[in-house]
Amino acid sequence: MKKKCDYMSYWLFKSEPSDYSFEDLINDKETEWEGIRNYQARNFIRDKIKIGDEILFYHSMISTPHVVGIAKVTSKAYPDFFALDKTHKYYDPKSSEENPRWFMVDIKAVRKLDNIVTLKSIKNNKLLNDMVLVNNSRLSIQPVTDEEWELIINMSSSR
DNA sequence: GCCAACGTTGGC
DNA sequence: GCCAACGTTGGC
Repeated sequence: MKKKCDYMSYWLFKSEPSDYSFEDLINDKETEWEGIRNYQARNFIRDKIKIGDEILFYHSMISTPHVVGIAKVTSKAYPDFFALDKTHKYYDPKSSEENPRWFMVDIKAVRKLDNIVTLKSIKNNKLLNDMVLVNNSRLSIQPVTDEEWELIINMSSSR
């Protein structure tokens, strides 16, 4: 498998399917990825994630956590305006319009994987031992290397 | 529901 | 700047 262009990057985004599933993204076609309230994840969004980057969409907080589909970044980072909304659960009094603390991007669905790739199968694959997913399970937005991407896509299509 | 692994907050 | 206490995430 060949990358579409040399400077694109791969990421993994987590979501609780009861909150927002890959099916929801397919139905919506495109969505705002709001609510990131972790500085490491924020820095990825603000500084690294670019239009055209591709995303492994991961379902967490379920009995069999898994990668379910591929999505793509469709916007540059912009301030997460939910942080300014006092009535919203993502409100953060320390963020302001002049000095936004949190950022978001838009993403769209690309395709569902032929087969899901479970966390268990990822953990069982020695070649994926260094994945952030394996070593820092709490990070909800994380970088994926070219090699990791290719392995997971292969795992999703083999049976 | 439990707990490990991180993050955040605030006193000093 | 350190660290204790608390909060959150997410796998199991």
